[in-house]
Amino acid sequence: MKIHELTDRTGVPAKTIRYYEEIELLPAPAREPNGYRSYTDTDIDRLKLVAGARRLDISLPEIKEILDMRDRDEAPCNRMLELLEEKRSEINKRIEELKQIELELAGLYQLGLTFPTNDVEGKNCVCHLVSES
Amino acid sequence: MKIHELTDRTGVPAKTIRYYEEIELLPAPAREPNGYRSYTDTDIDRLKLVAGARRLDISLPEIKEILDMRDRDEAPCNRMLELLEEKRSEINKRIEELKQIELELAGLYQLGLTFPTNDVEGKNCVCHLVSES
DNA sequence: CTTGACCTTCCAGCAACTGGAAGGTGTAGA
DNA sequence: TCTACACCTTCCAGTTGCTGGAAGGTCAAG
Repeated sequence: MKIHELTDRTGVPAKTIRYYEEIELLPAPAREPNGYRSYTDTDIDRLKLVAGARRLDISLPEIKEILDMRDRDEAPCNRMLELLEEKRSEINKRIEELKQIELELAGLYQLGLTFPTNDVEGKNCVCHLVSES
Repeated sequence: MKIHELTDRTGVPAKTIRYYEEIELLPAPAREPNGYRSYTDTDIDRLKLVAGARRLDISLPEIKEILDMRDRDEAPCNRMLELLEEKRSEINKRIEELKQIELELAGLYQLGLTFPTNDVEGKNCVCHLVSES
């Protein structure tokens, strides 16, 4: 199958597929006589694993590690479980950070409403509050 | 004051200060006879506004917009309030996405635990679950 | 006189793509 | 047969917000 069909079967843009090939996340596929890339069902599986892992915010080097294990006929499942836990904790941390920022934004907004909005150089405006935070 | 003191007064690394100058977020400062950058208290205020806005995940072009308004003696407070609201909604959206991913990660992890971990090519492992998601 | 802490510029790299130019290929319709 | 159009190819550059490092100048202390 050609690259566009692989795109249709996985949802991964052709540009991205070529990029994954360039960084050796996907093997270089066979070529048709005219030079077009020719993919197989194996490529679909591999790319789906990549896409699924990306959706879970797993980095490309980490995905490569998993795929390389599989290529060496080692079972990567334990490593994958580890990664899932790592990502979960990273994401929870990030959520907390964002919640904190959200609180600050909401607070500043409310406070900003009570201030004059035509204050260019003075200190009684939300811009000054932002500098303080 | 020299660049390192500006760093101490604002918490912004010297590298970053030079970068901000390069992208014209900060004005090019006066130079001492030896070529060292020489900053004033005005630069502290401006940089503090930048740093505060960055902490709130406001982008550099948006910060530039605010600063440019101030440079033209227009009051940027209304625009800043708008930005605070935009950012708040973006951040809330991002939090929801991350929560969704967190749920999936937790679910996959639990399910993965019940599967064999030495499955290289078969379908009974967490790697396969990731492909499906 | 040398060590060390500053400062300077410039170039390169990070992550994970994405956009666009310039050109080849294949097919359907007028 | 010509041509429009949708594909495909490669290669280069840009995105965001910095950060690291090389190579070199400056200045004060010991």
